[in-house]
Amino acid sequence: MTQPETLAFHAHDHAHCAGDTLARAEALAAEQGLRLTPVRRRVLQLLLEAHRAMGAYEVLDRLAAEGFGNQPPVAYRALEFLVENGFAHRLHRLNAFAACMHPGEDHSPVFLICRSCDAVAEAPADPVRRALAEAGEAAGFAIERMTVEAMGLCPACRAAEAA
Amino acid sequence: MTQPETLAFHAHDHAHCAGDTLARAEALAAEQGLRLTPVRRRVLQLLLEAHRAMGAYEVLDRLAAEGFGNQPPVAYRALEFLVENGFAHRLHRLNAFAACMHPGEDHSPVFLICRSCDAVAEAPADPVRRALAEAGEAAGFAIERMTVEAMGLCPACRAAEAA
DNA sequence: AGCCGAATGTGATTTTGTAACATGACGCAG
DNA sequence: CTGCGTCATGTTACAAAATCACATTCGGCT
Repeated sequence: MTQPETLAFHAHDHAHCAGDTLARAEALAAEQGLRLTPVRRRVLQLLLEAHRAMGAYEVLDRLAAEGFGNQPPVAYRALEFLVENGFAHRLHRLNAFAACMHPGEDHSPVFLICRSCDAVAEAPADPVRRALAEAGEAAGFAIERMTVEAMGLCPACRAAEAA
Repeated sequence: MTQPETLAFHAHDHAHCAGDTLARAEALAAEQGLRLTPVRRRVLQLLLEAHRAMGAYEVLDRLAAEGFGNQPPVAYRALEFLVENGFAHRLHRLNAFAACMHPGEDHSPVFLICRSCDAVAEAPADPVRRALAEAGEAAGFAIERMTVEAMGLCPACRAAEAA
């Protein structure tokens, strides 16, 4: 796996946006009475700092190196908590997880995943959700959650490939 | 895993629609010079008959019982072939595979997956694809393939749950 | 016949994900 | 403050999903 450091595809100050998002997440957790414990906070931080999708075992390795538990459930439980409460997302195509860049907002987003550099971006989901809801209704199907993941080329890799 | 036998959510003659689709697939394969070998044909048939999503190992068990190889690659290779050539789809949320009901037509469809009975339906994808393409363009992202899977309740389970 | 590439078979291994159970921390009713 | 319930964590073991590497076989072709 390569190591791009982009999630939104534009250049920006990662340290800042990561810290910022973590702060928002903490506020949100406090507000909702959710316990953002050390493991959980650290996992969220890892995802935010990496600024890309990470596999559960990659997260686990980092945790273990820092003195947390070193068995799979440690990572999976923290990740599950983050996903369930909207602080992170699961990317099924990659078997991986990424921090949510808009905690508390726009859930069940659309993901754009670069096949060349593994960068992941969250895109506005409303139009897609509406189209999908319509398709569901036509079939009498009650949609509860949706997974939308698009594979392709991010702007940078697109330029690189054209060269 | 329960055993619903619905894929489109409406009652219909499974044997007929399965046979029909298999015939179309065979014609299509011949036309494109693809080799629909015994294992591959049998896997497609299994998926069509089951009329729901099946895991790779479930497929493998059936194959083994019928005298084909009994090691994972046997199933995975056949499934990969079917998916790559549009005869089947992979459902990432379920780590499972389902026969394509419209081979040769409308690829990269939208899936409606019932969380209660595991039934899977392919829904019209064009509106969703359009919405998604727009979101991609706005980010400068070139979409190549999309995965759209909606979890929810199919009409039957919806009715059952209301009771 | 002899060759070639594609498809299959097989064994082993890696990667990903869970089940089950023990321990420790914290709040709170008595 | 003590004992109880609950939640989070840790750990062992295991199950499920997927891939690697290599041998073999099958068709078509010359």
